[in-house]
Amino acid sequence: MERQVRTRFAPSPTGYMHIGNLRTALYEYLIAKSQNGKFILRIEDTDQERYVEGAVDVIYNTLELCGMKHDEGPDIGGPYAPYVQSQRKDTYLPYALELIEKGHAYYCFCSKERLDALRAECEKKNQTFMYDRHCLNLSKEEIEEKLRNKEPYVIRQKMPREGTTTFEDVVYGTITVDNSTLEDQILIKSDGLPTYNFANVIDDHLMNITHVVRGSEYLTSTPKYNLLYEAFGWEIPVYVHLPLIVKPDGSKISKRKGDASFEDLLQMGYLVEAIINYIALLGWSPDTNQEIFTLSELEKVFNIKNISKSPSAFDMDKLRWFNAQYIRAKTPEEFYELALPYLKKSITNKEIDLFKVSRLLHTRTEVLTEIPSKVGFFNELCDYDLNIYVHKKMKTTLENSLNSLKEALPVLEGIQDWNETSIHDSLIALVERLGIKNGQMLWPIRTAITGWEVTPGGAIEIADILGKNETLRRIRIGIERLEKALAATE
RNA sequence: GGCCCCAUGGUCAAGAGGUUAAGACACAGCCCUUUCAAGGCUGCAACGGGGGUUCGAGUCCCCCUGGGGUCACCA
Repeated sequence: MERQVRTRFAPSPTGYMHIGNLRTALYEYLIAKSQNGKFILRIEDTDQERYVEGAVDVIYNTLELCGMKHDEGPDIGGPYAPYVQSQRKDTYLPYALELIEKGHAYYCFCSKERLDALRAECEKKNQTFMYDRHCLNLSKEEIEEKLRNKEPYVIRQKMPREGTTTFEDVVYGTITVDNSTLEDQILIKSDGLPTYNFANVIDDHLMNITHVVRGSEYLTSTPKYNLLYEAFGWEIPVYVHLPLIVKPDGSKISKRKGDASFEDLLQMGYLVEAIINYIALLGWSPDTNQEIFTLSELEKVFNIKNISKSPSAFDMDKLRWFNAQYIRAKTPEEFYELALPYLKKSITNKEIDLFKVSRLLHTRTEVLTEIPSKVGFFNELCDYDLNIYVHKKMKTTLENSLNSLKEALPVLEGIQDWNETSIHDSLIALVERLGIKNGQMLWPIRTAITGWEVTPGGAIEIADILGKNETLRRIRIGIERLEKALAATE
């Protein structure tokens, strides 16, 4: 009987949900859920200098929004609590001491200054710096004395000097490195807290994590972790290293360069489902050609086997397309809810029925934030260039536009029950009576009542939303302006 | 620079020795049409290079090139 799959999302609380991190969380969640396993949240806050207020909430919120419910974590507890490394402070040292006992680690009293000097020297000689094991051969007495004197110390892992270390990664295969390239990395820092390198091994073991899923940037340090597992005699987890998500130019996404975080994308008008769907497919592909997946569908079809090895570029255009797909899949009511905040902000005219506007916008919106730029004409009619009445394909000119508006005015005035159907029927009847093309009537009207060359919706829908009075008022303005312009050219 | 990893259209990607080398985004064109969308159809476009192995290589091996990662008392 196989062990139950347990994966963990172990972010460092920096207050910034990197898109690559989010995808790691997603894959960890999916690996667990696709195999009826557990998804655990663990906070890796062993670097007290990087503490950011409220950062943990960003993590909770993100998981919550995305629907990735963790089975164990700081907020909900679990059989392996606590799930915050700073709260597990005291669990690591004994393990480090055990390693010293076994000869796999040692005390190091070297000062930061000494190390910096060493590093600088190496740099000057163009060599790769590696700790010189200065403290490896300290005698028992020397060590005890230094400890008694409360000299600050770290504990370092003692790497084998010869041979190679090999580990298996389920996506990258077998990876072997020369032990001589492995540095005696620090396990316990001088503040008593473990480094990530140590804490992740201890906690993953203690928490029974079966699949260690993380970005491929950890690939090169994995041999060191393996050596740790071996030193303790612990079972080595399944390693799942994920290819990086990069920018279109191939460079990596970074907070410092102002690259969009998950929160930023939401603010930019992207839907959670679209983001999740898109990043699920950045580095993994299903067995079919299906592209639209809900989280629960992913939970069923996700597999480690189809994770790719090469880095993938984050393509905003494709995300945008996914977003548009999700927007179109909403019901008119759902879309209205989503659009409302943007509509309220941009349409100040209280006469306007925002639901009707949202229906116009539904298939014309790819990202929520583009809504305001599309509806300004509902507020007021601005001055517009009369040349927009002239449209070759519509076969409209200034003259026939004026004529159409003049013909339309009394017809529209005569409509008692102002709605799309009545406007449509009256106008189409007029077109037939005049023997002109639809566009020759509807283009000038739309132009006159919006003043915009391009609008969501056509003359009829917009006239309906604007209301009878405002529509007539705008048409009269159009007539007046066209008459004036034509008179001037004669 | 050392070490590790990666390499199919501009992008995401199928492909697990024999295919006309899928599909999607983007782009272009056409249809529909009262503008713009949406929708439908069509098109453009790829195995980085060189050696092997094999009857046969995008698929396996080697070299080169290119890209990325990593070399902290950060994670």
